Amino acid sequence: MKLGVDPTSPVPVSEQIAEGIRFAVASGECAPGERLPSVRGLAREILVNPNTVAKVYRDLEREGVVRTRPGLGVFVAEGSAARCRRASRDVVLRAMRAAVGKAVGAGLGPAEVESLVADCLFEAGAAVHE
Amino acid sequence: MKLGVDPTSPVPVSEQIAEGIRFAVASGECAPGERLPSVRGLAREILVNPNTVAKVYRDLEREGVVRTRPGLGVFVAEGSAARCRRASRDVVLRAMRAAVGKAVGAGLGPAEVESLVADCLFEAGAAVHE
Amino acid sequence: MKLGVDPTSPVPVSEQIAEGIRFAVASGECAPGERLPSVRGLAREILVNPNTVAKVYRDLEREGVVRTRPGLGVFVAEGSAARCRRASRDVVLRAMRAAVGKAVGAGLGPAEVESLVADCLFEAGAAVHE
Amino acid sequence: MKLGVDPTSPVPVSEQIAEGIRFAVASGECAPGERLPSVRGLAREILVNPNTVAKVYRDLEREGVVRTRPGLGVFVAEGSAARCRRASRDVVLRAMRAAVGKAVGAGLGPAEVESLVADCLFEAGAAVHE
DNA sequence: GTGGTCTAGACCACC
DNA sequence: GTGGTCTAGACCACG
Repeated sequence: MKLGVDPTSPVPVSEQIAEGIRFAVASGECAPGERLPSVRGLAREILVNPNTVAKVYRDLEREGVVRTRPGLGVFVAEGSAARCRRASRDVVLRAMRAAVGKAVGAGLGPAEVESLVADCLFEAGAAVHE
Repeated sequence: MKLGVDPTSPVPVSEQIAEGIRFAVASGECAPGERLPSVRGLAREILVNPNTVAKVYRDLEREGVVRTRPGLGVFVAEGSAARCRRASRDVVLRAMRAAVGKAVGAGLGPAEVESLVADCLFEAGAAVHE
Repeated sequence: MKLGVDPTSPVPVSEQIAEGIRFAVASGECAPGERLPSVRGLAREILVNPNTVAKVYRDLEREGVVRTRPGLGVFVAEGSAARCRRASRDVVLRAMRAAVGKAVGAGLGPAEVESLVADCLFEAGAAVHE
Repeated sequence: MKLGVDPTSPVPVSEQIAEGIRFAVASGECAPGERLPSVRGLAREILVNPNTVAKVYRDLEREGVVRTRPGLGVFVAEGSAARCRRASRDVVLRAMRAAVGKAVGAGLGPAEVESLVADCLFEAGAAVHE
């Protein structure tokens, strides 16, 4: 699981991490029942305070995405894939609506927006294929 | 000038307002020399605390986008259009990169992303033409 | 609102505080719409870290007991009284079941249990009437 | 010996087990000199990690309730009944005080508390006589 | 080793 | 002044 965290973003680090995990569950990269990284391990990996990761897991537990077994670790909850797919779809839709809204607000025409999207797709694709 | 503010967004309300004003200047909707709404008037209009609007004008003044003439009001600064166009372009690019990144992260293929963008363009266009 | 917190108890301090607030709402001592003590104020009052109080309010918000308005304070949510009454009833029932269970497990007969309860009622009543 | 363990309770599992054993000694159900279940046997019986049971026996040994004879097993210590009776009485008193305190805090009057106790006694009695 | 809770103190955004 | 987030580091209970 590759979680990119931007500490300068206005969206809280914990929410970025949570979103990354929801996406991973939604895409099937993390299957239900599978064990997630430990609080301390993930914190060390992404250079974040363990408390922050603990908060993420606590939030995701309340959301039903994750099941934590004290002493054993944190696991993807059964039946959470659908919920994560829904959540992820909403997040993507919301982000895209905002981005396109800004673009037309900035005076870009439909063709320009589509060309911009193509550029971004290329970047993202390049990143994926690297 | 149409400023949509979402108080639940993680991006600060003051930043949302500032961005809206920069966009309006960038698009020419607010021309240099033009008078902007008063602190209290704008605050009442978009249902925000006057202190927040005051902070926005203060920030934009330091940025050179706006010039406040005590007793007269706040005006779009001469020569600020280019700066705002640049800033807006960056904001749009950043938002689009984030949105497309999320979309491919959620497993959408290029064609699906483009279709999603088309939907969003339609929505935004409809909103614009209403 | 009188919140007695026992830091030596195995039940987490934050849960003790939350329970005290639920009780206060259930009993009508804190009416819906009413403002609760501020995070820092309550923390100072009951000699607890502000983060702990913040956690309590965050949990109660998710539970629907409380509505927090950033910059303004924390308020009792509309329609939370019934939920709190239910929760409080459950807590009392659970505690009493456990206590009576322990008592009979320790070999006390029904009459002895009732006498013990009478003593405790007297203590609690004395505390209330002081 | 009937040890009900609730893993979700905030009181530590090891303490729940220790308390159960103290109660059994206090009531005479386990007489001094009598052999207690083995660490692994008890662990299997109540579905708990053997380390936890081992910790319980270690704690009770330091407390003088139990005497472990390497290779032979764990035995109820001579002269421990009185100490356990005292400890159990304290635990019961504390639990009852807490329960009654919560009940009056929740707004129950003395008569309602007594009626609640009667209900609990009935439940507990039924459980005992089954 | 695991997670859970708490303390302490910093910074930010908003009223 | 308000709450929100994050860091840092302590202690506890459990596997």
